[in-house]
Amino acid sequence: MSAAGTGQVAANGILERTVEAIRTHGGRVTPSRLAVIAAIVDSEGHVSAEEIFERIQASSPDIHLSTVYRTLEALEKLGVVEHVHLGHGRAIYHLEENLHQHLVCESCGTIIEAPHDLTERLEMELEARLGFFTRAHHFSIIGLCRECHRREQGGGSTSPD
Amino acid sequence: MSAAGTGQVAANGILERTVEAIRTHGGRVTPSRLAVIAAIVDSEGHVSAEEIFERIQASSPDIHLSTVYRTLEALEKLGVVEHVHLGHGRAIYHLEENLHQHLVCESCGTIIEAPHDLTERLEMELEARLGFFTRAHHFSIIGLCRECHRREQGGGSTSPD
DNA sequence: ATCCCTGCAAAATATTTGCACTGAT
DNA sequence: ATCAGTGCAAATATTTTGCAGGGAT
Repeated sequence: MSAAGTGQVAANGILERTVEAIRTHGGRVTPSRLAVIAAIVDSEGHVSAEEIFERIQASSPDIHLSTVYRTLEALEKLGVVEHVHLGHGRAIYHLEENLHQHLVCESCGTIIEAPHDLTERLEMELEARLGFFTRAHHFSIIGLCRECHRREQGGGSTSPD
Repeated sequence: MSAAGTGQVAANGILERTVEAIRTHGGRVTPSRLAVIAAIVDSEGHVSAEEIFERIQASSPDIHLSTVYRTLEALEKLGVVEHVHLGHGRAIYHLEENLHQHLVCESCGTIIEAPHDLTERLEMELEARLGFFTRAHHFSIIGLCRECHRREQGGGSTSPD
């Protein structure tokens, strides 16, 4: 898909709103930032800083990894993206708009997106009983997907993570 | 009744069972391992590898940090401890027995232990509807504790994690 | 012209690993 | 006597930061 510019879909509105948000906050709209935002919007999923970096490299080889990190930090401060730690290693970034829970299989690494209604009740209870306000979009649940669960039942010691 | 004449508390059973588990698996019971196990049992909470290391330093200054990591890895393989990633930075370790959910405040870092019953229903639903088996003890929920939530409501800086 | 953003390198943080030696069994 | 475990140093992996120059406004 050609991104930035033609058949604008809903997603592209994000790019425009982001650009405006940057300006509103006295920031500067640079090629690097546009590239990072485009990469995230384009991926429409969960991408690590390094994955974003790699995507960008194809078209803009001079954008440095540290710039990606700094841009992500800036975007997070603007509320455009949010990062989540999915266990070991890298954090992944996704659009703040894209509200959902991440279920991470600790065996194969698969990420399942659970509909929000599944966790809504839990969130309300946590709030009512413990005064804890869940940041839904920053909340990942670790466990085993169907296949890995079956495999481990059968008995084999895997245990990565 | 059970325990031999010494004033054994429930927690001490863990140490003994662990020692036995190590032997059963052809491992060796060394001062380093005993120290690490003792430190975890003693802390009865959430400790990072480095915190365990520091606790041990007092009495056994020659135990190296890498030994702590390797011991923790071994203990995890034996099913004695489990580690959880609570967001940025360090992982924390706790006894496998000590089953509970960790609620982590992303602002102040406070860890709240939620009773298991709160999340039981969610776990059942995830299993029934998505075929996802939550590893309860490896599951942390990120959000804001009461105080930080109120403070952020009042307006102010965004922040850490 | 300002000063935010960037490239680059080096630091910081967290964890792992190669190697030779020591100690538990 | 064996070989798992350890100390130590160096390597990894991920993210952050200091500095000086460049580009957006």
